[in-house]
Amino acid sequence: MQLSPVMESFILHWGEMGSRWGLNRTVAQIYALLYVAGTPLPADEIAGTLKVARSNVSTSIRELQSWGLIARTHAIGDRRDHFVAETDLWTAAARVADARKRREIDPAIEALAGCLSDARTDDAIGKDAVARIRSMHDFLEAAGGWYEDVRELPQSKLETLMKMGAKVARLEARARKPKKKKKGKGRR
Amino acid sequence: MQLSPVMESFILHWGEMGSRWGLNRTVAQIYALLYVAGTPLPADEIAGTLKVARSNVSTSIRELQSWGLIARTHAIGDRRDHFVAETDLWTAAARVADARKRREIDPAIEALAGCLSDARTDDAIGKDAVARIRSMHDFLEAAGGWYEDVRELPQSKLETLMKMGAKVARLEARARKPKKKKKGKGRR
DNA sequence: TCCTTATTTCGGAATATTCTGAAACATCGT
DNA sequence: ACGATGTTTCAGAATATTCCGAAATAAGGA
Repeated sequence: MQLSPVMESFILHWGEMGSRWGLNRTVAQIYALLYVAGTPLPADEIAGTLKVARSNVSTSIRELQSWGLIARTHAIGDRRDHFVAETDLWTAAARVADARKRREIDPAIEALAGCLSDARTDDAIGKDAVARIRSMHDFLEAAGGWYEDVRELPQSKLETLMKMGAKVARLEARARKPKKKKKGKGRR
Repeated sequence: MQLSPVMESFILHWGEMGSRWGLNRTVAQIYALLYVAGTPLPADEIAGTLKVARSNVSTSIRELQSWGLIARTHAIGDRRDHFVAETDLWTAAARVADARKRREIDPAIEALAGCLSDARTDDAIGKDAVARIRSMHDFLEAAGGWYEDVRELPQSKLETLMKMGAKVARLEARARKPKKKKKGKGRR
């Protein structure tokens, strides 16, 4: 795959971004490459283009699949697996959110539940400390539950909901601080 | 600060969690400690309780402040700074979300905008590749804008909105898969 | 089966992050 | 000003992560 200067810079930037997001550089770059390429690429070509070890690509592809961000495809007359990026960004974002919930929120809830159950036999801990732990547990559980509910909405409904949110926000803002000149009606 | 077994395990778990969330262990543990303690603690006591270097506490406290998760307070007759955790979890979550947007989303938008402007003078890049980059840029910008709008809502409104979301989700779910005991009247 | 090609695993090198302890710095009271 | 107390900075040690390349494994076709 021949990269144009902008494609290259896009990929590099994504590598940066990825680190902030908890992916590692290679993983992020591979996604970026597949995303701009817009066409399925085999692993060795990815390795060649990004100049990383073939094995590194293998591992990273695994991770991307676990995030649900790329998919395997096959080309006729080619035994190699090819990979495509999910290009619908709503879908991709949802996949990332799902994965993060699963990895970050759910285990936390579980851990906190464990603490709470242990707390019953811990006579050195204060009542209020337990209460605080409980409220953190409940908070996470509520947020998680809400997410699950909303997560299953078809995209159209979701968009409607988001627009509603934004609209409410704008009305609210106007009501609360009518000092802004409010020249533009749009955001930003 | 004397830690009970459960408090200790809570803190340890939080340290774990923190790493998944992009904080480092010490930072996460300090927040956890202040959170369960529920009372302001001076830096050296934090260091003593968690058995980490005093300087490490100093750095971590800085970071926690930059996330807006703890605040300085003072006790009469004590020159030392004391720190308390934000215990309202709505607020804390909002602070984290703000910080993440600022660190993760905003720079990404900027980088993508840069790519797009460069793309005009890059004749080796395909139209469709540019289009894909643009759609990613627009997606992030839209999401960021939405977030900003909603972010400013008072908590009560936000909660209403979330409840609405969940309710819509439940109705929607019933309409779409009428196999639940409810005799589905709607089909799609 | 055996040869060829594609993929994965894995030990350790390269790199990046986190943490420590000492020293520098700041602030207050006297 | 000086000492006492508290805080921050910083270089390098400790640790963790990422990456490479060789070797093992799988899978297809003759």
